[in-house]
Amino acid sequence: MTDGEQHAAPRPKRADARRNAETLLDAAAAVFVASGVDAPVRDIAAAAGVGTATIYRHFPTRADLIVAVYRHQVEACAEAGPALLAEAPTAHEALRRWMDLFVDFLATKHGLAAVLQSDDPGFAPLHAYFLDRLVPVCTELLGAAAGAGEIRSDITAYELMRGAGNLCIGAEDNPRYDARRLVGLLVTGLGAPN
Amino acid sequence: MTDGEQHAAPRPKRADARRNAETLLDAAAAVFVASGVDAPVRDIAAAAGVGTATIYRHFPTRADLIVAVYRHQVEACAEAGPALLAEAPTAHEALRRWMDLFVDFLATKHGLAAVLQSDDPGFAPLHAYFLDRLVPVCTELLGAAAGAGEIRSDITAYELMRGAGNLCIGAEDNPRYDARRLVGLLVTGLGAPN
DNA sequence: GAACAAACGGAACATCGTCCCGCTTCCATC
DNA sequence: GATGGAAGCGGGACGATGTTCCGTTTGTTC
Repeated sequence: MTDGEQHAAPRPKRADARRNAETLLDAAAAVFVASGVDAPVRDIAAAAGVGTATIYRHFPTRADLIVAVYRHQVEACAEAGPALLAEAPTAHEALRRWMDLFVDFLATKHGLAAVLQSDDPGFAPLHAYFLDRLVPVCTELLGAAAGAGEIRSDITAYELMRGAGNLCIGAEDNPRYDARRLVGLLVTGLGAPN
Repeated sequence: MTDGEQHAAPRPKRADARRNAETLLDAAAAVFVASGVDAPVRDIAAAAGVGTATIYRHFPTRADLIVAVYRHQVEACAEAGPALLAEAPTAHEALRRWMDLFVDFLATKHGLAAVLQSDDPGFAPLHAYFLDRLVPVCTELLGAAAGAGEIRSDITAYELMRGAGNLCIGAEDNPRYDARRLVGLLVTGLGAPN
């Protein structure tokens, strides 16, 4: 692993392919901001100046493209977990702040929350990535708070994250609906006795 | 308004048309149970033994068909609100029980919750019907509990219902996710001081 | 510079919601 | 009971979208 990019590099990719992958990521990010994560594939291809097949060649499924676009933001969120646990006054408070981070991330990506909960098997990789990366972090926060007796212990990280994700659906461009507040309420509710 | 069915009935519909509308409602209900509310229109038409155009003639949009299928259940839920307020020990408890009813309704209809929160303008009538009918009921429950000082008063009925609806997304056929419990947590959270 | 494989673009295919057109069926009237 | 006109109907047409296929182009290597 000399380049820290892939687990193994049997064949170095062609230069134009690498360039196109970059272009595609940038174009997709831009289109996602402008039109939401469910923008037509053709639009993304057009924005990148490539054919539609090129997208599928680099990213076998739509979900893979979305994962690639948001990967570093998800990483940042995951890494913030332990940090918050260390600096917040209580584990419950750390959980609350981490949830705020998660919600801030989701709520600003048009339609990402909705697509994240979709049961369309095509989005399974997206679903899996978010869960694999973030559920362990959430489990740690949840366990710390439960261990300290600050919250009830009959809720799983999966359930809480899924709930928070769901609450973020349709949150953008709706002034009458504040997902942050509702997630806050959920976290508050955790603190009540069973 | 002698029949309480329509605001005005300029022309009595033809007998076969009325029969088809009935057949369509039954078929749609069956297909919704079997394949979810987002079953292809063609499937519903086939189940009813009619052409696709017939569906659109009776129900201008998909949403209208869904509304028609579930109308009486929504009515029942709406009417349960005042009843619960009268019989429950506290307004907060009445709100909790009413939310349980609402969640039970939503969670058993494959995909209804998801489609209910969709921002697809095609579903606007569906959205509007649910909101028009249920938000006033929820407002009453919420107001009663807030008036009694049992819950905080900075959450609107719209926000709470939308949140509960969102939490129901993907609840069916997922044993690891209990929407009822999460909505319960949300209602519990309402009881904490601001 | 030539050959080979990787990569590409765009058309082709499948699916789905929705609309249109020509035919059928009902029913008020005679 | 016959009949004409309108309401209603079926299925195919159209447009949008995700995904795949194939002939062509382009980078890399010798």
